[in-house]
Amino acid sequence: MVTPLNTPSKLPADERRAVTVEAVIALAGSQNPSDITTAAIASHMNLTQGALFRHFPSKDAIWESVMEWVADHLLAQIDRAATGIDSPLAAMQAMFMSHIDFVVEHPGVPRMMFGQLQNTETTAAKKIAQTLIKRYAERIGARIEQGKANGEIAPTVETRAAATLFIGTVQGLVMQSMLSGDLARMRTDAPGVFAIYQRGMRHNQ
Amino acid sequence: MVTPLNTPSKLPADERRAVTVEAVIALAGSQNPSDITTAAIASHMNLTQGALFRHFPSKDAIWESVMEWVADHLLAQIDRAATGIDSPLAAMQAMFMSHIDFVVEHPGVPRMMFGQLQNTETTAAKKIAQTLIKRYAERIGARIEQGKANGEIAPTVETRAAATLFIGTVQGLVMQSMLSGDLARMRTDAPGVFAIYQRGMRHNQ
DNA sequence: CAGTTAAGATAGTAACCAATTACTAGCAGT
DNA sequence: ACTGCTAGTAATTGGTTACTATCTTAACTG
Repeated sequence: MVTPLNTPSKLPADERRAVTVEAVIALAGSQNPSDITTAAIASHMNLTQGALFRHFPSKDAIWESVMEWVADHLLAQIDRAATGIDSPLAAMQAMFMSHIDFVVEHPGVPRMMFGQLQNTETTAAKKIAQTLIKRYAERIGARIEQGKANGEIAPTVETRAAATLFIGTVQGLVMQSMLSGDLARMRTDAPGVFAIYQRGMRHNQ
Repeated sequence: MVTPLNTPSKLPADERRAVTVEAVIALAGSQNPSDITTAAIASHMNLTQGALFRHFPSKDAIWESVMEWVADHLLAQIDRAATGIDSPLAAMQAMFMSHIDFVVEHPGVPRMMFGQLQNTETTAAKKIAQTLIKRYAERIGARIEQGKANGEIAPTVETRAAATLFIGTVQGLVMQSMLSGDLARMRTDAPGVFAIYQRGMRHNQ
């Protein structure tokens, strides 16, 4: 009854850091990231507040680790989704849907991204968020160039604008679902939204 | 020298409230909205912190007024941009560009919108932000329907998806410029981005 | 010009938060 | 058995925040 779930009361430092990151991601799924206090993080993982600072030098350092987790996992997921697909537009569709899946599974992620990008001062966590989006845009841009060479995508399309629009499209879906509070809606709306994007990119033959 | 600009030391209540809203919008242009304290608001308008509470019962009430200002002005601006334009797609383009202009002029606005939508509890300010986007989507949706009837927009386009994509497109531009810290970039990128959107919507004839 | 009052200044308070500190339980190696 | 290390607790610190009670002043009004 009182027995904690399955985690022992003590954890090795690296595991404790991993658990902390998971706790923050979980909390961000149900509250404003800027309202996540160290006390809330600690209590969510059955720990005292002060113990967190045995593993992280500061709260900023926690955010840094969290954003690293996000960057690694999101990029890995869209890369996995696109591998083995020759058609650039089909690959982009797979990346799009895979991104949506990632957000539905981790609803705290877009909230944290938005939250980090709000900061005016350039924190370490914000820098990671910036390079994440930069790398994301590069991957999309590469596919677009492939598509132009390939004849699948209209040559008149501006690559940078198209990459911006791709990312914006995901963000638009995310925000609409945040408005309605219905995450699942994102999955049902996604195909129709991507269809319009694809139609705007495709080369008429 | 010590003479204040042109504002008297005391202002009537309604004017003071208006000045407060402007102060918040200005501050949001250069810092994270959730870090805007009542002290910062007051000092930005050469007032003591306590005096704010003569005019607003709480900080939430300040946010409520600010979001009302945003909703009123943004909707008025896109309505103005679209009046007198018969072609639905041309009207949408005018609304799009006008929206971009609004954001460039008030860079704090998207930050505040994001910030409000992050809140899990439904505050009054968040509700206003929600209805703003809802009304926005309705206006866009109406133009899309016109375009379908008109033959300008492909009948296969899902209206709701297209409206979501329209708003997401603006958001994508905003976020990219927030990343680079270069607001003006939004204006230069906007035409290329909208061109792809329009191409995805237009009925091939 | 005197009196009234709305608007602002001053100086608080309670709550909250990140970070620090003194101390402890459990384990591994010699 | 003793020693040293790791991970944790519990209490506390300094600082910040929204909000308030009380006093003061500027501006209208008859």
